[in-house]
Amino acid sequence: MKIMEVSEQYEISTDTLRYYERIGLIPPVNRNKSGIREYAAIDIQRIEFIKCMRSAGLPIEVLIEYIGLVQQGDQTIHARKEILKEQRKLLAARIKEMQKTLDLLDYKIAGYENAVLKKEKKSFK
Amino acid sequence: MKIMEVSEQYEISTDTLRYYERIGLIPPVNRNKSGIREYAAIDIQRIEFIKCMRSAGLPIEVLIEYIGLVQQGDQTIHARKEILKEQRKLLAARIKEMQKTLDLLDYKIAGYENAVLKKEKKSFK
DNA sequence: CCTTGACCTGGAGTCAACTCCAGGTGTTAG
DNA sequence: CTAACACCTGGAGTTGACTCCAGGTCAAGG
Repeated sequence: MKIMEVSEQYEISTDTLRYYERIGLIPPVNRNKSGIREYAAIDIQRIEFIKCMRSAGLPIEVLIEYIGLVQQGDQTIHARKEILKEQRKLLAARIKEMQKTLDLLDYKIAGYENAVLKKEKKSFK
Repeated sequence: MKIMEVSEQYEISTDTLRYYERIGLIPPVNRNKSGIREYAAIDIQRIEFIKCMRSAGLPIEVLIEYIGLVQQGDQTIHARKEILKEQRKLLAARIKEMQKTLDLLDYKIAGYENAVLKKEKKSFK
């Protein structure tokens, strides 16, 4: 798969894909004889993972660290688990915050529905 | 309430509080005779609201627009409701994404627990 | 052969949201 | 009276995560 196809399939710009590779978030993708990236299954897997994590706001730096540990093999399993657990905790907290905000929004929206109703009633008086 | 107290109570830096005022997110706070901000109940209410919305990632620009409409009085109720509904929709979508990521993290963490168990078993062979 | 189009690189630019700073003022404690 | 402090302002700097660009390579079609 060439970079453009990956970009379209996962809705990540080609610039961003190359950027991820530059900063070491994705290990170097293999190239064909003329230097063009050929994304293999393993690269796609990584991209899917990164897309998911990034969409939830996990920082790139943490992901770089995690993926670095993955590359280093089995002796890093414990450290990797700790990173994921930490991020899971932070993410759960953020979701809770957002849920609270969602509730407040619903409350306010309901208030406005009400205000509109009252206004309409008044105009019928 | 002076700026420092507000800052401590709501965990927002004094710089950020002044910044919010500068960009028009908070309407100008009244000052005492020597030019120092004296936050009134209404200001505090606004800050609480903003803190909640910002913690969920609502963009400052949208909040400025919303608060501007609030200042303009009742004829903007419909527009305000629409803004909140739009933001509610976006927020719900983000929460859903994050929930998916949370599930994936749980799945991966469980995988690592497993890996550790296997390793321990092996070492007892 | 030459143009077109997808790809390449390194580096600079952008954006949102702060955060920091220098230089200055007013109030209070010793 | 003066030193320490919390406050003020306008403007510059920072951070994270892209995004854009100039200038160049290469393969394929007309």
